[in-house]
Amino acid sequence: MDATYHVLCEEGYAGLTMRAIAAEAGTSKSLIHYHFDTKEELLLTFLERFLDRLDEWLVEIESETDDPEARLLAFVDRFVVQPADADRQAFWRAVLELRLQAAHQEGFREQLKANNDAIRSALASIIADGIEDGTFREVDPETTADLVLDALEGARTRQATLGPEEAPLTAREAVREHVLDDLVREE
Amino acid sequence: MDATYHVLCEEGYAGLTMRAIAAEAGTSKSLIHYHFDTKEELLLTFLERFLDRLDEWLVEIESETDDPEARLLAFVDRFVVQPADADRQAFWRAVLELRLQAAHQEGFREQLKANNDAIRSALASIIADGIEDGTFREVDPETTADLVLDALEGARTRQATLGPEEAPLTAREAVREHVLDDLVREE
Amino acid sequence: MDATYHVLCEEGYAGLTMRAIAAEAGTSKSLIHYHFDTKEELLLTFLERFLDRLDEWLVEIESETDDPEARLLAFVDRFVVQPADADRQAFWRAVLELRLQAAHQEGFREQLKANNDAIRSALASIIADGIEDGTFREVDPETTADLVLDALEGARTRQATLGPEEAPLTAREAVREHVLDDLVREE
Amino acid sequence: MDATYHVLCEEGYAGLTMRAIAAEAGTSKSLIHYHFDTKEELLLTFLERFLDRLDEWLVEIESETDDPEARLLAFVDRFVVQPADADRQAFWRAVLELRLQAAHQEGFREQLKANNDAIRSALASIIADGIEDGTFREVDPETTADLVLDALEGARTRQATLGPEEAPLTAREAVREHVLDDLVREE
DNA sequence: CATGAATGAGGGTTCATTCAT
DNA sequence: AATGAATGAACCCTCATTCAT
Repeated sequence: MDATYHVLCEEGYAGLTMRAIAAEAGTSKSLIHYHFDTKEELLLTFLERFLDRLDEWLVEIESETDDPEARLLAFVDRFVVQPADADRQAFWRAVLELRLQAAHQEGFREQLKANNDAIRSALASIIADGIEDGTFREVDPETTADLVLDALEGARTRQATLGPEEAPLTAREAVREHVLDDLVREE
Repeated sequence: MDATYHVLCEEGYAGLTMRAIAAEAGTSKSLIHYHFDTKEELLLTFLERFLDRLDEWLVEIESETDDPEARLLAFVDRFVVQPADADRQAFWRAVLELRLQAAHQEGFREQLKANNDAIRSALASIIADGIEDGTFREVDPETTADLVLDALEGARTRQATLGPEEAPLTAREAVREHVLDDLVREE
Repeated sequence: MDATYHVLCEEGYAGLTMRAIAAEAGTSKSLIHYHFDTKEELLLTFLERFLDRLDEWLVEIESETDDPEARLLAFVDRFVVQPADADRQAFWRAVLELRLQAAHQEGFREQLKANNDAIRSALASIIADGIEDGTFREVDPETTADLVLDALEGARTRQATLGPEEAPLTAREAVREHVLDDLVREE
Repeated sequence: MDATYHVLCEEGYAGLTMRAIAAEAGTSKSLIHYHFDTKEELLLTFLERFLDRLDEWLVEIESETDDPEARLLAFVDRFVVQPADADRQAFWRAVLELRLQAAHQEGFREQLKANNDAIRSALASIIADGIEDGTFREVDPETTADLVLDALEGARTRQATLGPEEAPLTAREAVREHVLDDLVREE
C-alpha cells in the first residue's frame, strides 16, 4: 500500500504498473499477485484505505471547535494543498487520475460515492448547525456544501493541469469572501 | 479527428489507442501515422482544434446581450452539461482525462494555459464591466472568475467520477445564488 | 542516384530508406518507384554505376607512368582513404555495408564478382609486367594481388568498425615495406 | 544466446529480429525481453561472450609451442575459415555485419576496440619474441601485426561478399610467403 | 509466503510498396 | 512524369497475469 502511494505520487497514474509497485516495495510482482488477485483489486483496496483515512480526518474537525464559522474554515483547509507541498500536490493529482480512470468500474464508483456523500454531509451539517444557531443565514445546506466542495476540487484540478500552485489558496480566499461572508452577512 | 473524438467519448483516454482510432475511422494505423508523425502530435492537434472551438464559443456571448448579469449567466451555461446529454458528458470527462495525462508534456501545457487564460479573462471582463456600470458591487474580478470556473469544473468532475448527472445544474444554481445574487445585492 | 549516395554517406545503410532518398532528392517516394520498381533494383543500379566509376578510375593509372613500382604504389593509393576525408570514409563504410547486406542476392553477387575480378587482374597485370621487365622477383601475381587488396580492405574495415582513422595509411606503409620492398629486393 | 548465434548465421544481421530469435529458441519475445531489457543489451551480451571466447582461444596458442614461426602460423590459422565449414563462414560474415551496424553505438565500440587491441598485441608480442631471439629480422611488430590481421580480415570479407570459399586459404599462403618468409630471410 | 521464468495481447512506430489521380 | 493517400507486415517493447518451485 505504501509502495502504491509512493509510485502514484512519483510516477502518476500512467506509471502505476505492477512492476513499479513491486520495485518500490522491494518485492516481486508475483507476491503482489499472491495478495491481490488482480491489479483492480489492489487499487480498490488502496482507494478504500485512502478514503477511510479521509473520513477519520474529517471527524477530527468536530473536536476542534464549536464555532460554525471556524469549523467551516477548518473544513475547507483540509482540502487546500499548500503551494510548497509538492508531494501532496502530486498525490491529489494522482488520486484525481485514479478516480477518473476507475470511474467506469463498478466497485470503485460505490466507494467514491459513499466517501463523497460522507464528506458532503459532514460539511452540510456544519452549515446546518450554523443556520440553526443563527450564525448563518438560511440557505440550502447541501447546495452550499456542493458549491464549496466543487470549487475546491476545481481549484485542485486547475493546479494539477495548469500548474498555478497557488490555485487552492486563492480558491480558499474566494470561498471565504463569497460564501462565508455571504452566509454571515446578516449578522 | 472525428474518430479521435468518438473513441475518446466511448472508450476514455485509456482506450484511445492508435488501433482504436484507426478502426473507428475505418482506416489503418499507418495512415494515421502518415498524417501525424506521432500520437502526441495527433492529440496535440486534436486538443488545439477543440480549444479553438471553445474560444469561438465564448465570443458569441458578447453579441447576445449587453446586460452583465445576463452575460454572466450565459457564460456559465456554456460550461454546464445537461444531464440528458450523455455524449457531451462523456466528452468532458474524456477531455479532463486528456488534460490530466498530458499535463506534464510541454506542448500541451502551453495550449491548456493559453486557453484557460482566455476563458478566465473573458469572464473577468464581464464581471469588470458589471462593476463599472454599477450592476455589480466591487469585487476582484479575477478572483471571482476563478471561483465560478473552479466550481463548474469541480461539478463536471463530480459528474464524471460519481455520476450525479445533475451536478452541473445544481452548481449553476449555487453559483447563481451565492455569487451572482451576492454581486447584485447592493442594488 | 546522387541522393542515394548522400544518404548512404550521411545515414549509413541502416538509414538508407526510400523516404530518406526521396527527401534528399527533393521528390516523392512514388516517383522513385516509378523509375525503379523495387528498392533492390535501385540499389542494383546504384552499385552498377559506382563500380563502373571504379573501373574507369583504375584505367587512369596506366596512363600515368610506366614504372611498375610507381604503378603499384599509385594503385594502392586509390584504395587508401585519407584520415581527414570523413566523407569518403563514410562512403566506403556504407559500401561495405551494402556489399555485405546484398551479398546473398543473386544480381549483386555477379556484379561484385565482376568488379572484383577487374580490380584484381588490373593489379595482377601490373605485378606481372614488373616481373617480366625484371623489376620484381618471381612471384605469383594473383596471390600477391589478393594479399594487397585484402590488406587494404581489412584496413578499411578496421577503420570503419574501430575508428582508427590512420588505419589505411599504416596499411599502405606496411604493404610498401613487406610486399613492395620484398618484390624489388633482388635488385 | 545459442538462438542468437543460429539466427545470425542463417538469416544474417538483417534477419536478426527478436521474433526470429524467440522462434529459434522456442520461446516468446517477451521472455527474451525479460532477460535482456533491450535488443541492444542482448546483442551486447552476445558480442561480449563471443569476444571472450576469442580471447581464450588466443591464449591456447602460447601453450602449444615455443617456436615463434610456428606460433605465428598457428595464430594465423585461428582466423582462417576452412572452405568446407559453411557454418563458420556464415558466422564470420554475420559478425562482420554486426560489427559494422553496431559500430556507432557506444558500448559496442569499446568492446570491439578492447578485443581488437588484445588480438593485435598478442600477435605483436609473438613477433617481438621472434625478433628478440633472432628468429625474425628487425621490423616494427605492431605494423606487421596489423598487416597480417588486415589481410586476414580482408580475405574473410572477400569470402563473405563474393563467395570464393578458398579466399582465407590463399590469404594464409600469401601471408606465409610475403610476411613470414620475409621475416626469417636473414636466417 | 515468496520467487524467477514464462506468456499473449497489445502498445506506438516504420517500412517498402501500391493505387488513384 | 509525378504526386499524396493508403496499406499490411513487421519492428521493438511493455503490460498484467500465470506457473512451477
